Amino acid sequence: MDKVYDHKKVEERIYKDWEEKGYFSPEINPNGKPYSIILPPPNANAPLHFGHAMYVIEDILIRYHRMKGCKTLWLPGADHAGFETQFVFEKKLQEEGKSRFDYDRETLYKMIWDFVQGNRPIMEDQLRRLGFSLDWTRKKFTLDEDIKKIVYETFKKLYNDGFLYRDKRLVNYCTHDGTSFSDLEVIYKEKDASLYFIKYPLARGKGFITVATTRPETMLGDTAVAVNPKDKRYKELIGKFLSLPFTERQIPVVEDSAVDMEFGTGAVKITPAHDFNDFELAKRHNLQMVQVIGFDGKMNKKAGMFVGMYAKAARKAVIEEMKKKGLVEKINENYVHRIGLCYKCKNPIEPLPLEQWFVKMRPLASSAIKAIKDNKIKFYPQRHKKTILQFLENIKDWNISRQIAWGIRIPAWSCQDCKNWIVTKEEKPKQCKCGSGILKQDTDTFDTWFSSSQWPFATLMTNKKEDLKSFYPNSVMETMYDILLFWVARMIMVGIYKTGNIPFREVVLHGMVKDPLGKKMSKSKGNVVDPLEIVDKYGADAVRFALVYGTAFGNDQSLSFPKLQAMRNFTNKLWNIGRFIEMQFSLEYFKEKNLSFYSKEMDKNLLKEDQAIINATNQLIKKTTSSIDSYRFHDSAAQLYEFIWHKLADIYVEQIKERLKNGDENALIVLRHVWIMSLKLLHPFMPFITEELWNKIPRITKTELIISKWPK
RNA sequence: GGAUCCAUAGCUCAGUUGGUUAGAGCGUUCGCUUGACGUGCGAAAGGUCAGAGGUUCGAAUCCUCUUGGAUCCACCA
Repeated sequence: MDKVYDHKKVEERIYKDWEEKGYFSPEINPNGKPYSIILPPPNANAPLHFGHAMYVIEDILIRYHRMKGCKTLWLPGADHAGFETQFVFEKKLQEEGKSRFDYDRETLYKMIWDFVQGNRPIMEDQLRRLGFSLDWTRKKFTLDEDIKKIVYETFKKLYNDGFLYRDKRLVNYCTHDGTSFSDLEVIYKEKDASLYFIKYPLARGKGFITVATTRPETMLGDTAVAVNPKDKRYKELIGKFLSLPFTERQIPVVEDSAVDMEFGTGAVKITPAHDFNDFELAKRHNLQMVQVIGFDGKMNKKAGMFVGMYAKAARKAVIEEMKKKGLVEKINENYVHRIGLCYKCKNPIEPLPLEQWFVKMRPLASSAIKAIKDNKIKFYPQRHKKTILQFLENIKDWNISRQIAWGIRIPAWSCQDCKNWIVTKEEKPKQCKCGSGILKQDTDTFDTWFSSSQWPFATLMTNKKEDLKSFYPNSVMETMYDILLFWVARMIMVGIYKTGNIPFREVVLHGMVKDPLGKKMSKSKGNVVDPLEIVDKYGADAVRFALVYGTAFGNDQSLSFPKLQAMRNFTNKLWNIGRFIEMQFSLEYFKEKNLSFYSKEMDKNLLKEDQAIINATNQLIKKTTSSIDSYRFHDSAAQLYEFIWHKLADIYVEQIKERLKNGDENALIVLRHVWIMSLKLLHPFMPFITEELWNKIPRITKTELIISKWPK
C-alpha cells in the first residue's frame, strides 16, 4: 500500500465495479423491507453546483438501509425546469445575438432539448463522482413520454373533478420574460417611490376627491374610487360620480370596508385590471375592468394620449399632464414601499388580467394538512412543520399556465366557434360538443412544479412493474428547505389527490451550503463552486464527510477549505490504519496462521485494553445507528471521527504495538474486529475509502462492503 | 404585520429530554518524531456561553424582555 492515500486511484474504479455488479438496484435485497428515496431531480439546464453535494445525506440513508438488508431504491432523474431552463437558454441566445423570437415554437423547443441533452451526461457523471449509489437503470426525465402521460392524466382528473378552472384573472406577469408566475415566484423588495396625491373632480357640481397612489399611470384604467363606509369625510359623496381626467368616463364613488381610512386621504382609486386588491374589490361591486397596460409593458390604446409609453415613463407623463390641469395636490417623494419583482430577471411584476388555468387548492390543501397534523408525514428538523402548515392553511389557487415553449404543453383545446374548452389526456379532440371541428390547442405549458409535484409516484409508475407497490409512499423526501413550499407542499397535496396516499412518510430538510464568506452561492454573483473541482482536490469521501461533520443537520453552512483539508487528513489517517493492519498480517508469525475471528466467548481471555476497545466499539455501533435513525448525521460523523482517530489509532493501536511484535494473536484479532466494525459504520459516509480498505483485510466473507451487513 | 432561526475559544461550528473542571476542526505556543500516517504524535494557552431578569438544589440548555444578524410568509393604495 502507498504511504499516502490517493483517492484518484480508487474512486472511479470502485464506483464502476459497484454499478456493474448492480449493487445500486433494490434487486440486491429482493426480500428486504422496501426503503425508497426519489432524488430531487436537478435542473437539466446546467451542471451541478456544490450545494448538490448535499445529496450525500440521501446516499448515507440509502447505503445504511441497504446494509440493513432493506430492498433499497434511490431513483435518479432530471427536471426540465421549464422557465428556468428557457431563461438560461435565452441568455445563451442573447450572447449569440439572437432571441427566442427568431425561432418558431417547435424549433425553439428542439434547440432547448438538445441543449439539455448535452448537460445531462455531465450531471450524471458528477453524481457518480460523488459516490451516490443511485439506481441508474431507473432514471427518469420530466419530459419522458410516459411521465408526460401521467401529468396529462392528473390534469384531466383535476378537470373532471372540478378542481381545475380557466378564468381571466390578474396574474403576476413579467413583461420582460413574457410569462406569468405563481405567487411564490414573485419576490418583494423595498424601493424608494413617490406617493402622488391627485384630484378627481366631481362630475356634477363643484369639488373633488383626492386619492393617493404610487401608480398614477394606471389612472386611465380606474373604474371607481372607494372609501370606507365609516369615513365621515366622504359620506355625502358615496354614490356620486367623478370625471376621470383624460377620458370621457365617469366613475362612481363606492364604499368598501377594506379601505384603510388612515392611509393617504382615505380614498382609493380602483384599477381592477392592474391591482390585486382592486380586482377583488371590483368583483364585490360589479365594476368593469379597463386594461391600460399591455403584455409588452407599454400603455395600450385605452391609455389615450399615453399610448406606447412604458409604464414607468407614463407615470411621469401622467403627473405632468395632471399638473397642467391643476389636479396634483402634493407629492410625497420619500415614500418607501415594496414592489413585486420577477424572481429571475428582477424586473417589476405587472399584475395583468389573463386567462389561465387555475387549480383550486383549498380541497387539496385540507387533506395535506390533515396528513401532516396526524403525523402521517413527519418533518426533520421539526420547525419546518409549522411553516408548511401555515402555507397550506392560507393557500390560494395555483396558476399553472406559463407562456413559454419549454415544457409540457397543456392538453386543452378551445373551440373557435363556441369558445368552449376541451381537456383531454393528450390527444387532440375530433370535434367540439357544438359540432365544430375548428379546435386550437392552448399555447401555454405547465408550471414546472406542476409536473414535479407528481415526481414521487410518476417515477415509480413508469418503471419496473412492482415499483409503485413496493416503493410508494417513498420512505423519505430529502431536499433543501428552500423548496419546502414550492415543491414539498405541492407533492403532498398532489400526491394524496392522485394516489389517495401520502407521497412520503418523512421529510428531511438540509441547510444551504454557502460560499466561504457565508454568502449564498449564485451564478450572478459568480461565487458558485463546481463540486468536481473540490472532489478532485480532496477526494469524494472527504467532501462528503465535510458536509456532514461539524454543522448540526438542517443548519446552513459555509464551504470551508480548512474543514475539507481536515477531512482529507482523516481519510489519510484511515488509510494508514489500514496499512498498519495489513502490515501485521504480512508479518511472518501471523502470515501462515488462520486466525480466528473475534467472538464474545473470547472476552474472558482478553486484556483490559482489549475489552475497553471492544466495549467502545459496541457503543459506537449503537450510537451511530441511533443517530442516523434520528437524522442527526453530525453526531454520527463526530462519533466516528473521534473513535477511529483518537480511540482506535491514537490509543489502542499504540497500546498493542509491543504485543503485536511479540506475536500476540488476541491483539490482532481484536484489532481486526474493531477495524471491520469501523469500516462498516463509516461506509455510508465515506464509501470509497472504506470499500478499498475492506478489500485489504482478511475477513469472513468475500462480499463487498457496500452489501455487507450493518452491525448490531 | 405574522413566523422561524442564529448570537458559545482568534476563526468556523458542536453541545437532543437542564446535572460533575463547556468540546471539535483550523489557527497559535512548546516539545517529539526516522518501519502506519509530518495529511503525524504529545502537551499548552485561549471562553463573564450577546445583555438583563426569572424558574430551579442546579441553566449555554427552560421562560420573559432587550440588542445585533439571517431567513420565510403575507402585502395597504
